[in-house]
Formats: sequence, structure tokens, C-alpha cells
Amino acid sequence: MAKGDKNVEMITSRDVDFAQWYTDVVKKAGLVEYSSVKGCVILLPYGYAIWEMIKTELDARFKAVGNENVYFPMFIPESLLQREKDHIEGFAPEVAWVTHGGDEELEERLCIRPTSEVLFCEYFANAIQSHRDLPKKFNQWCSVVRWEKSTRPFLRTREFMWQEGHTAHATAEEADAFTLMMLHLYADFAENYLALPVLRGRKTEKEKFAGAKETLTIESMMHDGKALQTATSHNFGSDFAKAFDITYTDKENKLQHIHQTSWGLSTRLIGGIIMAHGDDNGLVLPPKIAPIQVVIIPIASHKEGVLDKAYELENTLSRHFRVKLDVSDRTPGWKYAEYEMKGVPIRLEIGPKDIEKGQCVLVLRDNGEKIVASLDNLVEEVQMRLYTIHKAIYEKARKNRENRTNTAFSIDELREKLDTAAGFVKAMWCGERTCEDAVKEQATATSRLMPFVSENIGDTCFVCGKPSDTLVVWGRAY
RNA sequence: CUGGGUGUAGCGUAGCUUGGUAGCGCGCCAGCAUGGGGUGCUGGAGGUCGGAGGUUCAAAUCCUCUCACCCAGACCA
Repeated sequence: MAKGDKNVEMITSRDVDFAQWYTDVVKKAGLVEYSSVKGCVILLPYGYAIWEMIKTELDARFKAVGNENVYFPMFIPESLLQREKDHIEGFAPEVAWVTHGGDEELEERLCIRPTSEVLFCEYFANAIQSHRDLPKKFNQWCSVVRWEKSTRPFLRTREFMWQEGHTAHATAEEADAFTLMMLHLYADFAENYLALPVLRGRKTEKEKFAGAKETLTIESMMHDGKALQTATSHNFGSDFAKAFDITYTDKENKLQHIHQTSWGLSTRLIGGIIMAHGDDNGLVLPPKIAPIQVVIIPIASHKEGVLDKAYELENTLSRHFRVKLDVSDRTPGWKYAEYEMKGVPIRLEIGPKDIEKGQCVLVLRDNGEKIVASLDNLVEEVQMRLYTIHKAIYEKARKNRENRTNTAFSIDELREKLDTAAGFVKAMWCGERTCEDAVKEQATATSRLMPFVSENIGDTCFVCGKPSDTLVVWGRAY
């Protein structure tokens, strides 16, 4: 490699220090900038563009299953937040409070929403009277605040952007089905759009959302073997409905509590994309969400005909892909490194020699492969390459997960597996909280999920030895 | 919140022990050449050393206080 001997700022290798690598990539790819507000970052154009790509696709998918967008206030009165006991206990420690408006002290302090369940509940209590008012399927795109002690861009910031869906249903069956459907919607999005393989399953009692009857989750594995919760879908049953007195009159004229769900996905997912697909040259973006899918680099652009050809290619390709033509006076080498850092899936080089031969050079971001492509069927070629890149990076991430997934039959074994190989460890669990706590204490691991698709690896709890038929995937998480 | 560390130009840093008024690399600006993996040469601009106070003829350097950030824990999407 020619690079390295120059005075070039390089990113830290993933294998040397994964955390540092992550920070380097996030900054050098131009995704975020730190601000003077502790724990909060500035989302720069390129980082925000990725979020917009995610948002646009998800929003369409939400609407396709009947959800409608709304916007609720960012402040929640303290008394309202306290209506559901488990909920407030779960969130109280990390809530930010507003105590003054101007120079006036507020009679009741307001929290800045850490999540909006209680506001939606209050609204539902008023708006829902009859079975004819159901279901209600709301979603909002907003930011929320959780006062974390330590922060990292995308993975944990005090303010972060997300979407939160809140739905109200007449029956438990309908709410159950909707919770599951939204989880599968997220999973499909992650796998087919972000090339991020996920495990689907349920959270344990200990790990579920504060106030939920059941939390469904998709979990993915990062390059370093750590787990990242990618999205969650909660089933509230009627617990919030009871606390907020949300009732409707059914067809038999009987008063019933509604059944609710909520589901969310945040900008944290961008951190997941970075850590799952990125390499030592920077980001590797899944083609479907890459703000730039093809970057065109003219070579020797002062030479006769080069720029004309480059503009012509930009024109043609723009009809089908998101394309950027870089005509700046940076050298080609600089541009190569720059767009690799930014994770652009395909680089197209066009120079005098190519034009003579009626061809161009395509370079694939995921494996560095160089392809000499004819200009005659370029659109088809690019289309095909984008598709294969998606498949390749999905497969790579899936293999990493397979290679780092083990089974364990004792806490010691689980700890050893995590210490050496990192990753996921499957083990049977009796369902007791004390056993789960023991794992956390002795192996610093948490239960990630109880997969929908179980496997028969034993019939006794790996901690206490009691009979068990529950398989749990354990890991260390971001 | 507990333990450790660091603050000097946009970024990375030297200088601090033995006080004398700041040096280098990257980046930035201009020009010329170059252009298929961070291109070369020439010429420029940019800091008063996190903040406050103190000692001194004199403080980036010594003393006191303070703020911020980073790393490892605990807490978390």
C-alpha cells in the first residue's frame, strides 16, 4: 500500500482500537461534529442525509400499514409522567426538567420527553369513546432527551432523533398482532434495506420497556462482536389504558379498556450501520441508503473531452441513481480516499484512455474490486453491481455473526466465550431473575433476546440447573 | 457519580523540570507545474498558550481555585 508513508491523517484500524476507529470514521466521513453542548452533537449534511434516507423509506412503510403521522408536545407535566408507576420508575433517573419559563418559576415542572407514551395516553383517553374510534395508529418523528452520563455519537447522545409509533386497538389479539407486525417491518427494513442481518425475539422481564407487557426486539451484531438493539416493538396490553382510564364502548354496549402498542427506531441505527459494515478505509454504506450511490471522478479533466464525457455520464446515471460528479481541483487519489471514507458504494473513473476505448473503470467499495465497464450498458452494469454489493455486505455481516455465536452450559463458559470470541452466546435459562442477575454480575453480559425461532440445545438452566425450555441469546451490548 | 489523564492556531503537537513573551506537521489562501491511489515547488494568513486570581521586573512555564473534555467502571436506545 502506497498510503501510510505520506503525512496523511489515517483512521485508527478497527483491530487496534474499535472505539477509536468508530470516532475517527464518524468525524472524517463528515457525519457529525461535536458541539459545545455536552452530550449532544451536530448532525452534518452527510450524516443527516443518511437519516433522511432511512426516514423516507420507513415513513412510507409505516403509512402502508395504516399509520398516520402526528406531532405531540416536547414537554410533559410531572404529574402526567407519574400516572403509570413502572414507566416513571424506568425513566425518572434520566429525565431533564424545565423549572422556569422566562424569570417565572413554574407551578409544576415539565420534563422534556424521554418518550411520549403518557402524552399519547392522555390524548387517547379523550379521543376514544366508541369501538368506531379504533384503531388509532399514530407515529411521530421527533427528538427526545435522556440525560445519559456518558455519550458517543449516534450510539448514545443526550438528545437523539427517532420515530415513535403509538397505537390503540380494540382487542388484545389485534394489539398482539400489530406489535409483531411492526417488529417484522423493522426486521425486513434492516435486512433488505440496510443489509443488516438481525435476530428477532422477545426481551426478558428484566430487559423489557418500562411499563410494557412485552417487548419485541431485533438485535444485530457489530464487527467487534458486541450487540446493538436495532429497533423495538412494545405491547402494552391494557396496563397504560388502566392507569390512564382509556376505555371505549364495544358493539355489545360494554365498557372495555383499549390495548396499546408502541415501537421505535432511532438515529442510533446509523451507528449500527457504521459498526456493522465499515472497514479500515472508512464507512461502507448499504447501496439503498447511500446518499451518493455512484461518485464520478474525472481523470486529467483539463484534457480535451474528459469533462464533457463526465457530465454526460452524470446525466445518464442520474436518471437511475443518486450520483455525484466531483469536478473539484483535488487530485484523483485524494478523491478516492475521500469517497471511500464516506462509504460511497461505487466509484466511476473516467479519463482520456477510457474515452478512447469507450469504457470507464468502476471500483466497488466493499471489496475494492476494479471493473472495466463498457459505456454502452453502464446503467445495467451499475444496477447489477449495487445489488451485489448489498448482498455481499449482508452476507459478510451474517458470517461474522455466525462465527461469533457460541453455546454455553455454565456462567464460566459463557464468560470465557465472550472474553475470547465476543459475540452472542446461546444458553438455556429457567426464567428466574436471580439467574439473569448472576450472569450480569459474573460475566458482565445481558440477555439480548429470546429468539422467536428456538433451538434444542438442552433442557436445564445454565445457571441454576433447574428444568428450562427457554433459549436466551446473551451478549455484551452498546 | 468513583478512579486515572489531558487542555498551546481548524486538527495533531514541541516548549513547562532549570520563568525572558511561542516552534513544527497537517489543513487553509495565492501562483505555477501536475493529474489512473491522499501530487510537487514557491509565497502567504492564522495562536498569545481552557478560565480566574496570585508570586515576579518578567508566567505557556511556579502556586491556588475553577471549567471543560477524554479513558476505565456504574447507568442506559
